[in-house]
Amino acid sequence: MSELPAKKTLGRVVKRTEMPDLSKPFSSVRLAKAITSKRTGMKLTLVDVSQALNISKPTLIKIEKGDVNVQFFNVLKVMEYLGLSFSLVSDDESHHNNKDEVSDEQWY
Amino acid sequence: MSELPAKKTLGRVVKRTEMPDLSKPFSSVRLAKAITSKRTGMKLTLVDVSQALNISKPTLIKIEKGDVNVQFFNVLKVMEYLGLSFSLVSDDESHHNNKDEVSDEQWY
DNA sequence: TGTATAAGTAAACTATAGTTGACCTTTAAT
DNA sequence: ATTAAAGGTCAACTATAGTTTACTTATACA
Repeated sequence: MSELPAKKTLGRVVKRTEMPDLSKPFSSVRLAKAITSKRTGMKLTLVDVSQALNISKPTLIKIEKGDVNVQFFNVLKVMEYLGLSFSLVSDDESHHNNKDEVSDEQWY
Repeated sequence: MSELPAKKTLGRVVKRTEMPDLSKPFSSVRLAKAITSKRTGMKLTLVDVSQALNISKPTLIKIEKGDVNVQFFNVLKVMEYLGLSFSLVSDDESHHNNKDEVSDEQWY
């Protein structure tokens, strides 16, 4: 019997994207970029992740675009799967220094 | 003209709740408790907040119970309003120490 | 202990997030 | 230049989050 042609699909083509600066203030877009970076770093396609988590590709894409009109549950599922998590920060509004260290960029 | 009877409703009755330990791992319930703590600390009622943000009281209650079947957008709105924010953590799976410092509690 | 206000629940309805399947575009390897 | 797989969009449909209104339960206090 002849050899099966070696599956060429073994070497996946998933382009890595850069991890954003996680020390910067939270925004949904920064979260989205972190998710994409994690996913591509793990050489997983959108379909890989959506199948693993039972969410649709369009929904995953919404999340990876920073769209906040998605279920919180789905965001958490994706983050957990890719090894991302939140920590909680209480803006204690102590030390109101006027130095522009805190940017007022939009978070959504 | 006689004095109007001083509105007795000036002293609001909003019971403060304790702020959870924000250094512990993220969970939606911990987030929920932080939200409630922030709100009550600011002497705001559920109706105050839901009106200010144009979300319904039942939805706010879902959020304050840690229900993750809510829109990400609504969670972010509430957090912003109360002065809570996320920071992003990438579980780099370096230093896999086997000491039970990392609890495996559920996060939803 | 009655009263006022906050918290919480429930049901019927509305709005919208999510899915499916098809399709187009992009990219990288041969 | 073709091809194969990934990324991304769209439209029709389904599932479900969110709203409204009303009601119940708790809590403080006069």
